[in-house]
Amino acid sequence: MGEVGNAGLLVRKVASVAHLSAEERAALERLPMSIRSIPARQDIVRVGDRPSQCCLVLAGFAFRYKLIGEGRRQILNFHVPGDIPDLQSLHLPVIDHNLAALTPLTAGFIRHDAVHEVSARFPRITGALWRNTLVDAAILRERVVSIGQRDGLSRTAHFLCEMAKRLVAVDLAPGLVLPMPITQVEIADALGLSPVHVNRMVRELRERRLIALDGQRLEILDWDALARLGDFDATFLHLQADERPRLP
Amino acid sequence: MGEVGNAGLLVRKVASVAHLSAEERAALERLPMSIRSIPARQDIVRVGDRPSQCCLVLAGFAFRYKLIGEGRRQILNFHVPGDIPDLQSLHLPVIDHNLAALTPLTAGFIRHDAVHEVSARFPRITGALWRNTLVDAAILRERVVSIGQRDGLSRTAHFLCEMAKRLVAVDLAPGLVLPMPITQVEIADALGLSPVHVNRMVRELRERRLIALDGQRLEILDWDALARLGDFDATFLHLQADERPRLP
DNA sequence: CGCTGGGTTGATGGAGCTCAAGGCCAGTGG
DNA sequence: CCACTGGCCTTGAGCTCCATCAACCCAGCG
Repeated sequence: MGEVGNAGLLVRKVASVAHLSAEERAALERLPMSIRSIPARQDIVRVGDRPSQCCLVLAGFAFRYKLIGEGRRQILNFHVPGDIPDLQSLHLPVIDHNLAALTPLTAGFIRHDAVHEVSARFPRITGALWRNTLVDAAILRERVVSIGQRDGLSRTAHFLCEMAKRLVAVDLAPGLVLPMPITQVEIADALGLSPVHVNRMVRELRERRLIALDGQRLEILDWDALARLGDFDATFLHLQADERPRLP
Repeated sequence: MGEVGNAGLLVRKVASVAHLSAEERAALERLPMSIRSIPARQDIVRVGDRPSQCCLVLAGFAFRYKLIGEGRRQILNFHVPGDIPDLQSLHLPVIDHNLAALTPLTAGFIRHDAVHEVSARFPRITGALWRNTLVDAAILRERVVSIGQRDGLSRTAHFLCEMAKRLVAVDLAPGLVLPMPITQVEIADALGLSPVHVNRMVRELRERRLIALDGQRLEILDWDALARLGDFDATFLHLQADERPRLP
């Protein structure tokens, strides 16, 4: 239940995709943001809500999902620090899916009207935020391709490559060792596979010496082979130059 | 190779989602738009392109797709008159998927700089366009859910419901009879099923007296049953009041 | 020290893929 | 007028990937 807080990450993320001016960055920094800690697995926003704020992930992972009849769940995306998972609520008032903390989460909440106001004064901030939602959509497109066309092994490899790139982009991956606090059940729900099958696919990737994965930590042992297997091409992440430091 | 042309549809579509003022509508109408006819199956924009304009569908259907190794294709979405399939290119300069005409197409091309200019003068137009891209993302989310969680029959039913609602929203569906110039192969590539299986699913829906479908024309015989089978809830389309005239 | 949440493994079956062939129809050209 | 062609739809048969069911293991924890 925090106070106006550190918007550094917001600036870093938003600014990096649009090369904003110092004045624009300052305006972002000044956005009032209330910081809250949220326990793992707790919902933040639910289907049908009409939130008046949006949520910046500061530390920990979040995820978005939809439930359908008979206890099935589709995870739409995972979110890492720097993401604003529900930015779309700025212009789609009724939320059509759930947002929850995956790990214990530190999140900053920013009121819509504050965003609208900054956005009105600085059109390039509007563009940067808009772009953010467009990248989210691009990730979804690639997810559709994965689930629709790739087999289990390739799909799993692709997913790990995607998470790796995204974590590297926010400097959370020292070398090719990544925090990956995602259970196999959650990976399964994200990839449209059964947990049992995900387990087998992970085992296969391990046996091929492509990865080491233990539920908290993913180490990529052979990036090239993993990317080839997953048919991974990072174009869809639309990373800017300053967002792709490492990784081939 | 047309001239400055009829932007009525643009206004109708964009304005309907944001209740724009007369002045704002007029600004949209004045956007220079060059009209072109495009033969069926021809690409309009390709992966890697950096278009300087975006494309408003005036008549006919378009679709977006990605190709992956070994001749597999995932269709991401179909587009009906009123849609602006590549609006995202406004802020994501490099195109990450292909856009093609499904049927013979009439499309209006509007230069990015013209859009940016109008958008700078009228923040609510920005909002309306942004919202457009967000609805596109919402449709993608629901597609992920379909492909990831629903079986073939339910997936097919859901897809037909979605297309029906979208066509009704642009007044292209007199009663529950819809133009549906989509081959079964294309439906298959959109739903992540094989063409053979789509054929069987369509047959099943026909035998259950839920639909009549002949490759040009879909008639929905029992909306309630079809929606129930497809687990269809139109919330994700984020239709405004003036976009949902008919259908229960 | 029992419990719980996650991971792991085996066995079985089914939804959906692939391969293959044939039918229907519209368009085309002789 | 009719043979021919190419799309598209349709149907059958066999097979495979992956879901499901059912254990069991292990570590952390109250």
